[in-house]
Amino acid sequence: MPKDDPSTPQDEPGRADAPLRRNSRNGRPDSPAAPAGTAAFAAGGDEDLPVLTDIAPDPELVPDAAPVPGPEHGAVEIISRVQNQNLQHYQKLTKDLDGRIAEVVRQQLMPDLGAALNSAVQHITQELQGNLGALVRASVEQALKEQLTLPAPNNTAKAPDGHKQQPDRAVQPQGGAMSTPPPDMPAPLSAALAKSFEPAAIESHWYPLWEHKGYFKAGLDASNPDNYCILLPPPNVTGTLHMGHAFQHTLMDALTRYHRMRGENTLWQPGTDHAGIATQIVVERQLEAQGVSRRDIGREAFLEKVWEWKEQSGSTITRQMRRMGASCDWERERFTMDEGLSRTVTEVFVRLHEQGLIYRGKRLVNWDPVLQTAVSDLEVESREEQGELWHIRYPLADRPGHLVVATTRPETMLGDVAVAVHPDDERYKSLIGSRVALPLTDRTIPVIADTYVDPAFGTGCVKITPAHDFNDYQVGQRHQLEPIEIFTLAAKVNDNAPVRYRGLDRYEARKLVVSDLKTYDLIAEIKPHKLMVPRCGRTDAVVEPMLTDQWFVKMESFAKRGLEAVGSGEIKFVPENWTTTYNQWLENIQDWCISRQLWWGHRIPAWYDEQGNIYVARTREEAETKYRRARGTDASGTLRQDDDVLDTWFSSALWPFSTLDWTPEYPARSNTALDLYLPSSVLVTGFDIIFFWVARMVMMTLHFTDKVPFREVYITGLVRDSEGQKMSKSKGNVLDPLDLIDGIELDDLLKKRTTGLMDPRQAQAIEATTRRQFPKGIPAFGTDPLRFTFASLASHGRDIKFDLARCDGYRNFCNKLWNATRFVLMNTEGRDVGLDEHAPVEPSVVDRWIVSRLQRAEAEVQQGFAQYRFDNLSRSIYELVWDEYCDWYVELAKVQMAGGSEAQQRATRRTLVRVLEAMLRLAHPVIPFITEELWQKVAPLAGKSGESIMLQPYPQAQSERIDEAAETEVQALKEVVTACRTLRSEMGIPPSQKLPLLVQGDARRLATFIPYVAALSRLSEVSIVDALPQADAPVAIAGDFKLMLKVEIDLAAERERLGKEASRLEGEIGKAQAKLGNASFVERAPPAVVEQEKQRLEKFRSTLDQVRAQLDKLSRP
RNA sequence: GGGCGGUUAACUCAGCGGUAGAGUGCCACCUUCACACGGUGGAAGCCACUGGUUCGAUCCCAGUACCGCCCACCA
Repeated sequence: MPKDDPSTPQDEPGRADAPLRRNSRNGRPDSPAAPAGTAAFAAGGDEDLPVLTDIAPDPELVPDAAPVPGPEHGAVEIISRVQNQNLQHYQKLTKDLDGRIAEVVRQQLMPDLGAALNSAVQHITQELQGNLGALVRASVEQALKEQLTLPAPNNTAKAPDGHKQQPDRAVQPQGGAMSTPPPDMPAPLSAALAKSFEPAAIESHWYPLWEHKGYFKAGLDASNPDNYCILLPPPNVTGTLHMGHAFQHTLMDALTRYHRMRGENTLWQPGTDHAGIATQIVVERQLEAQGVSRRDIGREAFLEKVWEWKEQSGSTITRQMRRMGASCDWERERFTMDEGLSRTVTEVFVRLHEQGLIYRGKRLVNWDPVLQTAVSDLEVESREEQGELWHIRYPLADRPGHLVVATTRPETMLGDVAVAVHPDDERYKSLIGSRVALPLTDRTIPVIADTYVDPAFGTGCVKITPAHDFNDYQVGQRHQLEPIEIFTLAAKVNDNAPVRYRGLDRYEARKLVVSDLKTYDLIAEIKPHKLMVPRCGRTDAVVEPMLTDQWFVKMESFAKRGLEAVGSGEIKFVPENWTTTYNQWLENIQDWCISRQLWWGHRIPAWYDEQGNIYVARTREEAETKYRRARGTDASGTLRQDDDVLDTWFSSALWPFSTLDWTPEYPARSNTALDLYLPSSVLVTGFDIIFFWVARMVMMTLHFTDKVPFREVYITGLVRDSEGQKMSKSKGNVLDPLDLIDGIELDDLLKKRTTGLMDPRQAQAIEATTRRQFPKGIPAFGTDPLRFTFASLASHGRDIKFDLARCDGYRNFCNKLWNATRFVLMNTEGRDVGLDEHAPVEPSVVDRWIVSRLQRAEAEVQQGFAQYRFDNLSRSIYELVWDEYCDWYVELAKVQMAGGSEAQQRATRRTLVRVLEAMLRLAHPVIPFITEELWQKVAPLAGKSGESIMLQPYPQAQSERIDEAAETEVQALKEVVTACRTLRSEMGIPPSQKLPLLVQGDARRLATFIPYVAALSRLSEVSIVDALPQADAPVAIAGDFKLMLKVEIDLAAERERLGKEASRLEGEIGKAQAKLGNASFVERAPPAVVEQEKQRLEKFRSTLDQVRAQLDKLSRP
């Protein structure tokens, strides 16, 4: 069995960290969402942590530190090194502390000395000491981690004597967000941000807290007009999370969190499916391993085993979902075999029967002879396999000669009832109505005419076996031919066949039939032939069409309504083209065989009396009442319940209303959740279950509630491996999402991929590819980076080739966000961030620009969510945070904070903090953990308060804050900076060398730009000049500005550079001129396009002029 | 047999009538006081092919090739 929770620490005995290992064996947290390895500081509470404020070397640490086998002297040495480091850190921090106190005193307290000074100093000292404790702790952890190469920061040193941590309060966050954590809740993380983003501790801290606080609970405010609901496609109760789940759950969670933050009533309805066949097979295999079959122990005992297995492994997937951050309302979790849902299943069955929409009958169905149950058409997977086509002579009965029929299944001839030819086939016209002798039997069968036969294929003669072939069945019906069954339910030849073949398996029978035919010289030809072999999707057994008694749902009226609901637009598919798939299936729908000859599932509520009469009823009592009424009041007799269970998808089809506690009296009797959340908003699922599930939910929900189950169906792509292969155990290319979150060593990954293979011979190949693809195993990315990766891959109409490398990029992104926040906190905490609305603020053009840019991103993200373009919204967030905020705004803000007036600095800090706070909320639906962690620190500085980012309003774009003038200015500023940087780089000037710059252009604009340009382009000074002097210096043109770096240059190289630039411009000018010279372009293209082209040409020309002028200057002696 | 996707930089993918983009990787320089999980600059593309529509096509239309998927009863 694969390890369910690979998050457990992968520590090995004897490793250097062993002595310092947390007590994870017996300290395992209760919360299922916080497995031991990821529990972090949080799970154990603060008392688990060492007293890190006691920095002085602690001799006790040394002797006690080595109770676990391992290289003891190594540990001792490490600890003493750590202690040395601690000391150094402490000294440095003390110095910094003095400096900061002095600074704060100077800045904030000068105006009012005296008592205020004293208390302030006291206060600040306290606060900083608190921070100091946390800082030291963080640094110790960091040092330990580096020294010991621990897999995660949470395996922190445990003080051997376990003494209590004393500065408890000091590490609480400042925002007061978690002033009253419940007693069983993990304590908040330390106040100071670690130097880099370490996801594990954050995840295990926040998820249980969110859940405990009830943030995931369904909104039930009937007065709220906006309701948002997503039904979780219920995974198999005993299943484990795979990449497809993780992907879809990420999208569903993002949607849920987004709408929740928008203030809507929100429900993400979770639950699991009993998955009839799949689960039964698993338990049967377990029994087989013990040498027991289910029939040995009987139905009741077997079901007990299944329930046991369900209890034991049933929460695996929901536990894994929690690791993904899923914000489902777990209190509403349902299971398809819950009492309530089972009652609904029975009720629905009985009603459909009463309405004449369910019937029982003997029909040809797909039969799995191994499991001995009917399987649905949809569960049959046809695969092309190499076989043979046998041409067999059937002698004419009343005259000499024979017909030759072609078949891929010679053994079925024992059940032949006719030979069919095409009515217009001249070759055989005369034989229609005559008879042929069926070889190997003593029967003769008629030659019939049916247009089903293709005269061009084979010999134009088809043997007809109605009992074991769907086409033949139809032909038989058309010609009133009685089918002859020749197989038992185990697909062995039965007593209808000649004695010689009885009891043989179908393939043994085939061999014997063929050899007998050869003996009689009745084989005309054997040709190799590719054919589609129908196999059961679950057992891989070759499916045998078999005449059996089954229950069916009449689909015609259902299908009509299902088509209407989508046709009218009441239900929309996204992407739209899936509508076609849906329609095509419904237009050709067959009646749905809902009975299965299994034990695990909803037992069919039908009872039989001794005469075989059927009583469909909600309970045995009701059935008995019906029986008595039908047979007379005094009738007695024991009723026997139908042994069969319902197709798993029968209960799944009721999911949209059964999970919301629908009652038979609906709509007269209802409940708030049902009223608010039916129809649900969107179903997020893969195309593979459009037929199995989506269509059936539509039909059943409409039938029983007169409502559609959901307004939209978002069909996601399939997650494949990096080579585009479907992920499957047998290919050994499966990725476990939790391994991406927690990381996995190569050895463990190999073990996971090669154990439990159906075909052990594959192990070697799998090992080789795995070693090649993951030479070092998989690093721990964390949940947020994985989620961001999924979101960014979720474009429409395409499967997803999952590329691990992309996780890297998004992990880096999270780290970037983390560090940007660190920067902002360092520069704003304890300072005036403009919380006092009356304090003067002077936002610069740069401040206005980033605010404007934020509005645009907010609008893009909103659009992304509306269109299910998670890739687009992810990119908007990514670009805003990294490309705009970090790369430009933060750098520009540094300049403002260094040189601005008080009001300007206040405005800068205020903008830094508020834009960051908004970005965190904006990103929260996709990366919930890191945003929560950071928001707790940032929110108070932005004037926000609240327990959790989850409960905050989602940022809405305000169009009035879009500032095009500011955008234009900053664009120009960026161009100047970039031009300088490019010049520097092309001149080969090292970054450390500061240079003077001369600029020619609009002096007023330049005056604004200069400080920024100087800082960002590393210039020693910037002078505005009327005209650039004649000098052997590099020149660049940036928009309306001419820039000259004052540096000695290699004349030839500079000429070459300018020459290249000139020829590039000439090329552009040539293209533009050609366009504008084309009369029909000028006449027919929209004026705006023509105008734009003219402007481009103009710009190129003027730039080229200046470049040429510069070239001229350089050419002069 | 019917239907649906895909083909854009070395890789993974956006874009979809008017200057070809991103991430990763690659090259050069840089440990600059948020971040080396980093910064700056750079190289890299007949947008599968052939026609058509259009002033203009990576984008629209038709066809071809290759890849992938779904449905279907060819014995």
